[in-house]
Amino acid sequence: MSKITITDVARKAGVSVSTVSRVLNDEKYVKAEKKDAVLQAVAALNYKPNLYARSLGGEKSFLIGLLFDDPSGGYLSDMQRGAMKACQRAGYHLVVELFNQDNKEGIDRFLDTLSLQGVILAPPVCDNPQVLDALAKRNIPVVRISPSEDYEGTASIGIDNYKAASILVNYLISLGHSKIGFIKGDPDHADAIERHQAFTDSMKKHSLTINPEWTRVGNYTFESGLNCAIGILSNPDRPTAIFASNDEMAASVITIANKFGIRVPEDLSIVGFDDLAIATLISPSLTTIHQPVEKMAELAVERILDLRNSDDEEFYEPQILESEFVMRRSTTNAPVIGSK
Amino acid sequence: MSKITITDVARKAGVSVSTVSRVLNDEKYVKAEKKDAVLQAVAALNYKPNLYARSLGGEKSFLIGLLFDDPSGGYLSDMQRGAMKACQRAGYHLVVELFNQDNKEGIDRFLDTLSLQGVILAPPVCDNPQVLDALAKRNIPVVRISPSEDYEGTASIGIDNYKAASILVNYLISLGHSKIGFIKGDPDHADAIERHQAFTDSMKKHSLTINPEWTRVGNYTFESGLNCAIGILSNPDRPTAIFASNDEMAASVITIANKFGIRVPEDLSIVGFDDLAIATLISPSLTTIHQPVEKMAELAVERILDLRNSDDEEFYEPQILESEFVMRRSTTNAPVIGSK
DNA sequence: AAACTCTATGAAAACGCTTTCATTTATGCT
DNA sequence: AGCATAAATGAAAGCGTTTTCATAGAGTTT
Repeated sequence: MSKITITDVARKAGVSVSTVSRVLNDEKYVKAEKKDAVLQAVAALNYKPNLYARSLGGEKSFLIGLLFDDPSGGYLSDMQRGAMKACQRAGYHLVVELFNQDNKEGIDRFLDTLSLQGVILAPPVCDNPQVLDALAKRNIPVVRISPSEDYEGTASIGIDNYKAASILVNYLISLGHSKIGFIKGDPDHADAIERHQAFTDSMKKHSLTINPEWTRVGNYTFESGLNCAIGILSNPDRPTAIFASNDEMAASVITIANKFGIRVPEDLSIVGFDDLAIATLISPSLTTIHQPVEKMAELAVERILDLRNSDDEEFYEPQILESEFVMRRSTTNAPVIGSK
Repeated sequence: MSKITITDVARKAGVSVSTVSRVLNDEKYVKAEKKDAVLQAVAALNYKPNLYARSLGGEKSFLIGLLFDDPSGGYLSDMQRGAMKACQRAGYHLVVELFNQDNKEGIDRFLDTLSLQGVILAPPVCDNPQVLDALAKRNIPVVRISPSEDYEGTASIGIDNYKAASILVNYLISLGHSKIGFIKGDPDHADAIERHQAFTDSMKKHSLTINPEWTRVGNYTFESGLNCAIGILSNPDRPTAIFASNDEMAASVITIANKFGIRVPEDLSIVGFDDLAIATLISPSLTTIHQPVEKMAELAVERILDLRNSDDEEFYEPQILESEFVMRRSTTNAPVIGSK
């Protein structure tokens, strides 16, 4: 079967090409009966409009970009799933691209040749000024997922890190823990700072002292977590709970605890953050905070699409979603002092 | 700055539009000097050809599709990275799409409106006859990654599961293990069958008996692995090593072993398969087989692009890559009988 | 040196839509 | 009833490329 074009549909429906186009784009000023006729013809011929022609003629592109540094982060699959679903619903498609420091060329082409409807930025590239500038210059709508910093003229979707971290700390305290260690994330990320701030504030609020020996700075990787955990746990005086700023580092703590013969959670409670896949693959499973990344990406796509109709200023309003506290097996009551 | 078109370039270079197009597409029959002039003009104007116009005019599309069922599998991020890199190098872009059983509509549109240069199919959707038929009907080049079954008229890239599994088993045997358990993957997948076959063959070759009590069938998920591990390890007579058909199920075995107070690897050696992220996040880290998924995806893209030039029949030749045996901490010599 | 075959180039016709512009037909208001 | 305005429609002009077609010049072969 040869390609079916809009002309075929027009002929079959007994209207002009323009009318068919109008129906396809859901414009007003089309009589209901003609609209029906067109729709019927479309269905009968199984007509699929050519995306390239549509893009070339009009100014939409039906493509949304998703840009990331490194696709290995566990949350990315969730994010991407959300974005794909939302695109699918709207008849759009998701083009993914890797940001390489060394391949500035690639992303230029990505932005210049594709004339994307909008771009979604995953962390940590969502905070890369180079990328943000490139987008700003081209005037492409941008939605940033879980950004660390603010950036003029972009939309953002995230959670309240401070609040979520506070919940974790308060939970540990409610279990009777008073000797609590903390492993900080990459200090370049605002979220790491917020989580840390929540920790110190909550401790202070409960009049608990923070032992500097039990506070270490990692960079969100498993390896960095190992060092932090060793540093904290090789102390003769050990905390009874550790707040790791993400799940990977929490996994490191479990690994080291095992190695040191420290039982988790009986001797040591551990909380993570993010609820990545490891959180349930590891033993014991992690008490952590679940970020609705899939939802975030869905919303990101929707915001870009909404922009088409109502190019409101509200697009730029940062959006904060609720995170979810997930209680699993890595936490329990503080061991009773001097017991056993 | 207003959009720069091919006409601008032509004017600047003092040639016709056709010539510019020829240079852009690297066609022959263009004098070196003119070609230089064009290239220079392109650089000077920072001209980026409009992808939609190119696609509409010609028959290429500069887009390659990547289709998967479920983006949560750990290997997907690697795969996608490989595909993105290869696309970037070639000036192509990667469009990702989720295959939903319930959203047949979505993939139809994916295939019909985008006129993709080719489609890469990740497992397990690479074995979905519905999808394969849809692609065949549209005559779109298909490359399948790690497929289970053969399918006429598609290219495929995979590893030799039998060989890789044999290496694992032989390694365990070489460590002195003779009591080896096996957790099979989803029996619907050919790779699960091949890995199992390698196990039985290797055992037989070394005159070792296979204890049916120690052989369980899972479905590649962590949960299914838990049940299998419990089944095997609650036996009074326990194996000293277990071959889990993938890393997730190997992780389950470690979890259960911990719970049962069985030391890994001192009392029980464990091997996995795939070398997903968990393999190194878990403690002890897993001895396993690394599949070069990233490489596979790169090759997949390249094969699709090659097809443009030399539309050879060799495209359909299945491609088998070398896998890599990765020795980590989850395996050690078999415990000496009656020792301690 | 006539008759061919390549090589090189530009003009103009597609490609399949959207959008502007002009025109006709309906509706609302005095 | 008459005029202004809004609704509905089609013809035709883009959109920015690629590709076909036509043509001219440069080598080759007889």
